[in-house]
Amino acid sequence: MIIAPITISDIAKKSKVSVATVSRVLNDSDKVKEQTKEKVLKAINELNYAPSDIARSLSRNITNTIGVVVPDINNPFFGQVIKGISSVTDKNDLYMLLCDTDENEEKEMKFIEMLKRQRIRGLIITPTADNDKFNAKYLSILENLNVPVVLLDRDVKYSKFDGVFLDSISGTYDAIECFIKEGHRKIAIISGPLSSKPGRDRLRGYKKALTMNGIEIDDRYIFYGDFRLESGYELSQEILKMEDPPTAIFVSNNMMNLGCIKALTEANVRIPEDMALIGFDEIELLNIMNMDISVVSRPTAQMGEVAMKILLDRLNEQKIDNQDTKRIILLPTLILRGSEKKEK
Amino acid sequence: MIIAPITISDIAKKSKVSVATVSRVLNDSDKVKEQTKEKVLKAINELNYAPSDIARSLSRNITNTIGVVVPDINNPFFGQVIKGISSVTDKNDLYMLLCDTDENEEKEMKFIEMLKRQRIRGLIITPTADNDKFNAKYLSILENLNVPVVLLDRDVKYSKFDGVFLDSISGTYDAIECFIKEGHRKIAIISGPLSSKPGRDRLRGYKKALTMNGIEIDDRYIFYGDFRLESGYELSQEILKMEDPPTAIFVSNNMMNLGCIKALTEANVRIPEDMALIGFDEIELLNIMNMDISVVSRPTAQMGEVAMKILLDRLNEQKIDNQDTKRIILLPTLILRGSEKKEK
DNA sequence: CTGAAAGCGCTAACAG
DNA sequence: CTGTTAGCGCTTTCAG
Repeated sequence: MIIAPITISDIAKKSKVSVATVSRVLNDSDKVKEQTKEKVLKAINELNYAPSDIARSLSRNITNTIGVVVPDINNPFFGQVIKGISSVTDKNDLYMLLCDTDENEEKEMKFIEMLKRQRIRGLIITPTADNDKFNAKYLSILENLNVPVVLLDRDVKYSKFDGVFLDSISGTYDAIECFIKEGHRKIAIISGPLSSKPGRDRLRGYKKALTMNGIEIDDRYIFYGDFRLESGYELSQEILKMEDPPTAIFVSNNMMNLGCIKALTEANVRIPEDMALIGFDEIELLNIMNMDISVVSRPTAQMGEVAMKILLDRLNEQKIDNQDTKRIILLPTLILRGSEKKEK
Repeated sequence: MIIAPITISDIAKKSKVSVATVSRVLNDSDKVKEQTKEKVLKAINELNYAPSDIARSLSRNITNTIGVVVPDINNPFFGQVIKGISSVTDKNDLYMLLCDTDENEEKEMKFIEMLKRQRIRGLIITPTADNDKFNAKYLSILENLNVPVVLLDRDVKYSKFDGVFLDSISGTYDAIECFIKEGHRKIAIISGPLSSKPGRDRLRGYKKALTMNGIEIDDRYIFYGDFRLESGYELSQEILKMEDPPTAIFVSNNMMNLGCIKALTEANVRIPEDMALIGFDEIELLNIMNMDISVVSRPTAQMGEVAMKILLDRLNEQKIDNQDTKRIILLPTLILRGSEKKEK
């Protein structure tokens, strides 16, 4: 069901001017006599004409779309991020080509190739792979795009792309220090996988806080999860079984935090009377349910917004070489709701 | 930072053939001698060439993007829907231009105009406005797109677009009938606004189930909310204060359901011992937290998938006129977890 | 099998 | 102020 859309020359014909003039009123560039302008506008209206962005893109040799690649659109974090990105694109006549990689690296690379063919002007991406191994192929695909790339939340080893990240270290540091100030000494952490930077950083923040406060690091209190709910659940059960259990737990992300809460609830362990708790990332539903859990909270939508603003700056830059990589590191906020308290 | 991307003629030059031949190997149309084909492929590889979809679109006079317009990407429902849509576009070399209207009708119309300029091939949309008043302007904008439109979850009055909807009536009917079979007679409903079709339909299902089972409709048990958490919360408090309270409550959507649970929890009303409960729409977090609440569950991702498949069919259709509107109405599933029980 | 050439719809000099 | 014209990068006849 293809209906030939009407074109600029239809308008030219109908209003008895040249296509150049129509183009001029379309872009209100140069001066066009008010009278002819009206004629043209009238024709446009009557024929219900809308200029083709794709013809325009080809002619100007520049598009107005940007690519956004996320690992899982169902993760509330990315939902918010996209909202933040939209808030900027909307105001700048830019479109968003959205790709959901399902945390699948192959899919991701395919998407990037597709986006290249679409001649996107720039890319905001949260790479699926976030580990130490240097991925030359991946890097070259990204570089071959030849457009500005802004990394979001996850880094790409050895790349010099711009990026917006979160200071996981300081967030965790603050949380642990808060525990300490409350009087806790035996503090456990359910860490993320060390293959991911957020995982590593959160553990680093934990250790740093203990050390800086003169508390010895006790490896028995360090547990390694995989950011999924189940691991938070199982590790918490292990913690509860310890012979010298901690009095406080820090959980490195929202899903594991839910798992932890589930385990504590099932075991009738009260928070914070029997076990203090702080988690990384807000869990909106808990607040709704009146469960007061303290968290390290990230400015999610803001991360998307900032990423898009950086990209926008790049798009407006004149010079080709971007020696100065822009890497913004946002700070999380520690939100205390009482779950960090220590029984007096 | 614009770098002139390399073009088909660069490849032609390098491999010493005409652009036509390059185009042929790109689309493996016609026959190309194996030898020349290899030459071309080699050049493509060496120069890292990716054909421009936008030039191709202009030339073929057809794009490979579809528009997706949703009212709120942060609503888990739409996150799932988009996932469902992607699952189909991914396999068909189609791109998704995503727009989030924030439930703002003006924004929505602007997006549609923008999508028209982008020459999208088709549109999947959940309209912001879903009320009885006939909106001529809106309808004409949508029709002026001149591409197939598939409505998702919300209808547009007097339009003959394809669509994927959910049978709210039967879903609610089943839930209420389930209450009745459990022995409940005094059943309340927290309805959505009657200005929305889902709101109306769910109330209709409620009334129908009572009537069909010989139970008189008691207006005191019908409460009108607005689908937001707060209204569920407040109305539930009202219900608890009634002198002859119901023994069961049906809540018309997930957010109000949360509000209701919050109110019941705060008032120490046990579910289902003191009050039975069934809600519309799954709330994943509740399951995680071991709160067994029965719900009418929608096949969310499937709705997106089906919508996209309908659209795909339209794109592949030959004939211009689509007299036969395709309107698919999916059935929800009643998932029982015990909260519907009646105290013996 | 392959090349030349005419568009696709629009922009952007260049004249006038 | 306005019209003519040459592309933008690719596809697609039409010849050969």
